[in-house]
Amino acid sequence: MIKDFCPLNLTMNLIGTKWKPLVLFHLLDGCVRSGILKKKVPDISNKMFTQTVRELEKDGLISRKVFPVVPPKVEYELTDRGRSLEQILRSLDAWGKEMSSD
Amino acid sequence: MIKDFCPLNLTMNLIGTKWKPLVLFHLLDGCVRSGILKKKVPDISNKMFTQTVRELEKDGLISRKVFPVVPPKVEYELTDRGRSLEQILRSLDAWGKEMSSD
DNA sequence: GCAATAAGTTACCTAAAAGTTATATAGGTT
DNA sequence: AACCTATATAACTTTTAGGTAACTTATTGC
Repeated sequence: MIKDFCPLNLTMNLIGTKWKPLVLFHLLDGCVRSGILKKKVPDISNKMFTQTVRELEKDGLISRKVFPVVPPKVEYELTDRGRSLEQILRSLDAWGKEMSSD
Repeated sequence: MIKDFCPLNLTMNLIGTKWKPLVLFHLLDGCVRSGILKKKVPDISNKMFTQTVRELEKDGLISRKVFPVVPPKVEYELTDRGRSLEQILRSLDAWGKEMSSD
């Protein structure tokens, strides 16, 4: 009865961190180059950015495309699974907007 | 242009932790006694539970009702602001359910 | 032949999050 | 009079998150 497992746990394990929703949100616009994406996320450090996109990739929420050029060129894009979060991400953003107007 | 502030940041500051969405989710059913609520959240420690509900209360997402009896009796309930997260919380849960079936 | 470039990686360190254990409370039940 | 109860709080430790700075690469442009 009590302590029943709820799928929300799974969701939180996948995207329940400070940075992941922000990175995903900024990918909603489409394919973005690494450096651009990083700059869109306020105050994320080099290390956390890399770590975050690596985990999102591992979990199949984004894809990473590497171009074998110098200097390096890398692009990130939402996968289908990642895109399935669109409505939720936009709702979270909209909710924050409401809060700030109250 | 870049590093533009997005309201999602606000949202993440309010509920972007491991436990907060889970606590809020289990309050969707209505007013719940402290001990019951705690047991509904899998594996949350005593300390994190207290800390989490304190912050949610401070941010006006839940209310705390204390009954002056011994042993203590405390009930938690969503505020209007907390209830405004219902659709999002249910979406997050539903998303986790989809993931586990793939 | 030297600097600048984009996208990292590595090593090191600090700060924040979280867990663990012990303790308080005061009335009712044994 | 000792014990149980529910809801915490406090002190302490461990774990994880996060930050900083230095380094790598190979080509282009000076």
